[in-house]
Amino acid sequence: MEIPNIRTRNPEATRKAIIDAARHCFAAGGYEDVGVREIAAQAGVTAALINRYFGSKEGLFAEAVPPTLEIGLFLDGDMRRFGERAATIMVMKSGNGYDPMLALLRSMGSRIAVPQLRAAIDKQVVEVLAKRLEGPDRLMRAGLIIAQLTGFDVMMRALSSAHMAGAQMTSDDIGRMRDHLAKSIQALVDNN
Amino acid sequence: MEIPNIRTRNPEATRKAIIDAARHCFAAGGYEDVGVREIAAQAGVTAALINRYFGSKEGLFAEAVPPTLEIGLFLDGDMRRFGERAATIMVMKSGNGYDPMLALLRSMGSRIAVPQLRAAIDKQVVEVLAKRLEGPDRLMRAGLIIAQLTGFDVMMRALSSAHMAGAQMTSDDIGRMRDHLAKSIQALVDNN
DNA sequence: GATTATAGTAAACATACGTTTATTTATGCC
DNA sequence: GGCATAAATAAACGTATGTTTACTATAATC
Repeated sequence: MEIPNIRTRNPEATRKAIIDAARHCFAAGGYEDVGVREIAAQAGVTAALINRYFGSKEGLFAEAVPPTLEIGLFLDGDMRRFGERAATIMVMKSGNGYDPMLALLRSMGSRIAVPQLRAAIDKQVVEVLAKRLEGPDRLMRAGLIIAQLTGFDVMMRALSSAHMAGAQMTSDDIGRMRDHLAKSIQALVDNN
Repeated sequence: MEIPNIRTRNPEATRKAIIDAARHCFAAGGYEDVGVREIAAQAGVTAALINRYFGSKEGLFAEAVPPTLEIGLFLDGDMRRFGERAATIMVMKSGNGYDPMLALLRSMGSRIAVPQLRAAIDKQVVEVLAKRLEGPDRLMRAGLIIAQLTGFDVMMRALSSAHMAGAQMTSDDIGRMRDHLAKSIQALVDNN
């Protein structure tokens, strides 16, 4: 049996550990709210390594968050059932694991991070979704669909509104929430 | 002709000037991104006055932003045309003037500000809207409607996505965007 | 096994932060 | 008009920030 890799002098693993820690932290606190020492501590290294590997805090953010903004999972299937599929994914998202959309929302208050985030969501999310739509105003409608998903994450995860994420929500409630959301999303996909 | 009121020793006016400056700044930068000196400078005072009048930066935020989160304007009329009315308001919002929703979005990355914002949006927005809805799941559907409006502000104002807020958008484009948005919102109001 | 390159740390850096204290300046009252 | 009160400032406080420098320790090379 192999001895697990206790990271010693492994640049690649260190780099990955820093990026993973950054993603976790930026999903919890936003660009300006989390410090490099907090990220470094979570990665088990010193803060100086962030500058060694990524040049700056801004450089780390650019490598950690924007590249993960993507919508591939939502597009895997028939677009006539996009709303149902997207709504299911949205309500199923667990608190565990890194959520790029949450990281975006948390850093919307940073004048440094916003330009990076705008470029990423336009090119990697909206424009990719628009290609799967039919009819007029595809980019605009894609933007509105992403707006809908984004707004759901705002209420559900970033703010965790008591009326959507409260502990009193039953699985029946969640099922009905999914159906309401699906219907509203599909109205933008169908365009009729 | 009267000499304009160069504010000298007017506590009420000073307090108001600080709050106005804070609202403007927090709509542009988020709780952690804007410093008390920036707010004070915009109000034409020294940073120490913020502590004198509001105790702390957190106290100023609590007085400036959460109380302004309200939805009254959207509810003035027949709920069968809520979507149309809300969509019109959303696309018409000008860049000028203070927008409480934008301030909320910009401060979603602050672990200090989020609890205040959650309480305000639940009590002053979602629950107020829910009282005007009919049918089942009123609080939940109200939350989803607010999510939709919120998401629109994320894309349109906080990120200013090129596909929704770009300079190339014609007034015809904006009109069609309003119609798409109205339809998607009304689907949550009608619940059929 | 000594040497060289480099991953990693520790500590200092300069600056910015929110806040507090001491002081100045203007207003209202008798 | 002189005195008390309060508004506003100026400057310092302690701390936290992102970054840089100097140093240590590990791993590979010959």
